Amino acid sequence: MAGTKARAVTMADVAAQVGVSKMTVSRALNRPTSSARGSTEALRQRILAACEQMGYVIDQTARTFSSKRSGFVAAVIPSLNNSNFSETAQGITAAVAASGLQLLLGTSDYRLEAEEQMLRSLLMRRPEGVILTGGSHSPAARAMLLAAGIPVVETWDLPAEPIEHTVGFSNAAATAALVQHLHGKGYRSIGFIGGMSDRDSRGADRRRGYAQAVAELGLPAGRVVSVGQPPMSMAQGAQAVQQLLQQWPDVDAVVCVSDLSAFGALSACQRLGWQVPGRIAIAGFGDFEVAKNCHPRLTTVAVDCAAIGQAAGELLLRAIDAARRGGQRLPPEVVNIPFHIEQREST
Amino acid sequence: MAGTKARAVTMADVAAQVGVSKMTVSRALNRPTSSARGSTEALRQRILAACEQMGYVIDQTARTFSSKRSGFVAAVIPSLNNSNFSETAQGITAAVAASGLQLLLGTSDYRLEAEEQMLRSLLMRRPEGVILTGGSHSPAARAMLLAAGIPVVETWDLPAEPIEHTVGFSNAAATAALVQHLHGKGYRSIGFIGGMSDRDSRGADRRRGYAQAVAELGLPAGRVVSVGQPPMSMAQGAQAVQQLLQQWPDVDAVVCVSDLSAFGALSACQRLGWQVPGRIAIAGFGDFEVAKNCHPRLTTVAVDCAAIGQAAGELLLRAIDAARRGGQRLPPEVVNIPFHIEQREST
DNA sequence: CTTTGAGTGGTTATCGGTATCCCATGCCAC
DNA sequence: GTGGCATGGGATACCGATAACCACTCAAAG
Repeated sequence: MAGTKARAVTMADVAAQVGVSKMTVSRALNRPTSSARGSTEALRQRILAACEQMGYVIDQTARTFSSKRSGFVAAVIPSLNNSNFSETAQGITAAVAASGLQLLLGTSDYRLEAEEQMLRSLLMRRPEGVILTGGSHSPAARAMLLAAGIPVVETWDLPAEPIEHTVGFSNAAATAALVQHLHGKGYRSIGFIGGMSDRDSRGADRRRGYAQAVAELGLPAGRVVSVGQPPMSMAQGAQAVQQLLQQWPDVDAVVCVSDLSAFGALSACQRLGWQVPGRIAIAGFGDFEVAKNCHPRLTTVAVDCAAIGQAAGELLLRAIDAARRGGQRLPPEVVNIPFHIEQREST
Repeated sequence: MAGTKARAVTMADVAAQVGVSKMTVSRALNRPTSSARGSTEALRQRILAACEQMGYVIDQTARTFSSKRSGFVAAVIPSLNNSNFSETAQGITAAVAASGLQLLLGTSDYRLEAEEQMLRSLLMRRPEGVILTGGSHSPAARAMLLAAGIPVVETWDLPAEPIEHTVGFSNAAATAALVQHLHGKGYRSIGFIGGMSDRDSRGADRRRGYAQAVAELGLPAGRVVSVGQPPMSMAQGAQAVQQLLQQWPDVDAVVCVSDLSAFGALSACQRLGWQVPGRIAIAGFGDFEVAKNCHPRLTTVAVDCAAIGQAAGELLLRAIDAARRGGQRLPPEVVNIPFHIEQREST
């Protein structure tokens, strides 16, 4: 059935059919709706009818090539399979769709080299702007972005040396706030569960925030268990909490690098008959769906992930617009997305 | 910083820098690894070094335009924020990456019109193949796919009238198997929790499979609660299980349209003090991470989502290859992905 | 010493649109 | 009636790669 092998209809074919030039067809297709001077509008209709009748579909590739506008923006997130990031992606999609741009999504698997690679393939397609997750990137990646000369927004973090624009919050400050909250509720030996490596820079920031807060509050330090590579799974959270309580039986509360590991820890405690929050209080990060639906519900740091995407998308649009209209760059902006501690039953 | 306004580096610039022609640069970049005659390989290295040093990134748009190969395949999934589908997407990515193809991902939000729209914009970019989720599509979407003349794979289902190739399993059969399993464990009044509309055709298939199995086993029928639009959330599962037990107090087991709603139901029961699986057994669908980590763990239908993507990607590759080499179409194939009932503590 | 052939790298044409410049037209005002 | 101005649409030159063809080199074979 499909694919009659015949060369596809081109704009020139349509033009010949109607008896006008290619340019006129191009204009008829692109001008949203002509200012409707009778004769012109009639011609326009004839052209559109011819397109329809001949089954002509504009070749976006050629259009992109010619106009130097690819019609999409690229975003790199660590993983598709993390609702925080996919919500951000949906926020971006929503924000840029208004301008007729599409989102081209890539994943980095939490690895800088993979991010660099992904960025390379994305940039080959000449996106009109780029949105990254986090503030740490390989030197080559930074170089490519600078060379590309397109607007860049980093999200989910407030890097000390942003590439250009930023939309995010301080993961360290958020985790510190969570520790202080636990301290305020009377917990006096607070542990931390996270990934082993610093591959996940947000995870590392959270651990740093935890360590600082614990030090400032004068609580016993070093109650940290690190397990596996990011992203930390529920199963790893389950394993880690057992290790934590075995190694430091005095621990009465634990902050987990994400809600997923927190939920794993919670379930492990339930399985072992440890009261939550009697024997141990558990807090997570991210306000995932599971955190507000499990029993007991998890105290967590809530961030509006979709808002991050929305804000990043809008900022990127403004930057793209500025570049296209005035030919000048938007001065770097920093958008701070608020977070808050969501106090629930687990602490 | 970024974008010194300077025109991006082109292949001609690199060629001039090295002192060769554009064509030579093109060949150096494309020939995977030259047959390594000393001089040639040395030149190749010089060219690659120059690319690196000048920050040159090949313009995929121009390449696509010139070679008539876009270098990507398109896939449409219902939602990013569903680990089943994102795992499938990762499987596709892995499968096609071997051939240097990228995956361009679109989402349909479980709506046929949105799928059609997404497909339209994807097809304008001339993908080399398309992977869809499910077997129901708008007539216009089917027409566009046929007209595009590129290979198509439908996944996650076994449609009665596939467009071309298929990689999936029967959602109805899988749910029926789950019901039979519950019957075998002694449950005699089995309910079903799912979405309200038939927008999610997989959800509808699962309900159909449930109804058939219940009828065949001679169990009381019609114990169905439908809540909201797909995808069904944890919160909706929680709400639905209460409604179910209120309306039919005899229900001793419930099959949920997905693990997420099943988990919501489980948590609601725990909150209300209903024993699971004493008062009611709960089973889900999809073997999500939460199902194997909650307490009690959820009985569910396990499907290898990544394998679906992998198989779909490989099949699509073969079809693309056949079209390009022989110019002929691969006869339609159906790949059946096995599922199994994962018996756990919740039933 | 010449012929042959494989392999290398240059030259030119081209893909299908859009940007740009330009002329023709028609309307209005003076 | 004529000049000015806005507007529509044609002609042409690209955009940045690759395909296709060609010229040249060098080594081995005759």
